Amino acid sequence: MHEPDQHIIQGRLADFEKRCRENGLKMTHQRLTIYRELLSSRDHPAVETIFQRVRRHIPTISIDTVYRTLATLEEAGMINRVDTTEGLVRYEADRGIPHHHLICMKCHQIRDFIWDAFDTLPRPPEVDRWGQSVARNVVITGICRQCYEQAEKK
Amino acid sequence: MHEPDQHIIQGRLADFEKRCRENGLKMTHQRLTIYRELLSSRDHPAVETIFQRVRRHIPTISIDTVYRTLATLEEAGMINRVDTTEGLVRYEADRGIPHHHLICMKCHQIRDFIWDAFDTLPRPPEVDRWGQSVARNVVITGICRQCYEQAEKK
DNA sequence: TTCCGTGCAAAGGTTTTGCATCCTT
DNA sequence: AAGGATGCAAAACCTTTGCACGGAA
Repeated sequence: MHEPDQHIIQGRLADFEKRCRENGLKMTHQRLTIYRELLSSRDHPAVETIFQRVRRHIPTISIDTVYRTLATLEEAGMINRVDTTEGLVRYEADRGIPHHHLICMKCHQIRDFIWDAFDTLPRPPEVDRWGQSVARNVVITGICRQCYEQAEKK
Repeated sequence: MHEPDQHIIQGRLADFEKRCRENGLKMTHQRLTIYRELLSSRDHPAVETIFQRVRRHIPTISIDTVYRTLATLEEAGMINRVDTTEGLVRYEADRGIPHHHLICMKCHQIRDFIWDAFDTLPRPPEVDRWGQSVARNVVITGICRQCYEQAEKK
């Protein structure tokens, strides 16, 4: 499916132990499994979804471990929270590739897209006056094809 | 403070009754007060904050009315949810002016900024293939001046 | 008068926290 | 052996819902 992805995923997984050490984190089965799960997810899952997926590998895991682990990995810069208007938190693994999000207002699915023309746009001076920017992302909101074709049928 | 704002606010308030009628909504004291409060707020408040502010004018209002009203006004297109990674919902009144958001990762304050160069950028073809886009916004995340100056002192 | 909108209360859903135990280091 | 990480349970927090009453049209 995602050919170039496999390469990135392998690399990140290989570095996981090192990156844990750098951040003073113990390398536990739970952490590795949660991280691996998120690396191979492309749907920006909410915590509950991650919990369900990880549970297939570690049936005894508890949801608060998932919460704590996600917070830890986020602090270490290995995963990111995703902007939504939903009132719940979603995550994605950091793959080191700038990208942006298409969000369907109806089904709430989120898809990545690349936008070089945006990435190379110089930032407005007002931003520098405001503070130190760390990341900049575009969020495009709308109705995905699947949802509006379904709506037309009715 | 915001000279051009006052003009917009007056205009939107004057149209409020009309826009309610158009959407089949009754014009109640609560709705008007919540809408007016949001129009004059520039901090993208969360529901609880809006509740506190409206309560100064209507002490008997209940928070579920605030939730319901915000949902109603959003459906009518008069206010918008704001993208965040916080796991709670924030709102802003729709002023009809395209703008973008600066979000401080530390204090979670959100500030608007204008970015014409972005607004006029043609969208990538992938977006059209995905579906019908309704809005596009930039979110720049970082540390605001106030927060990092405070951190340096220590 | 007719319904929509509100307030109250309770429930539902999401996230955080305290503590004893387990497991990396 | 030591201290961070986990699991369990409970609490805290945020949001939604059912119902009866009140108020706008």
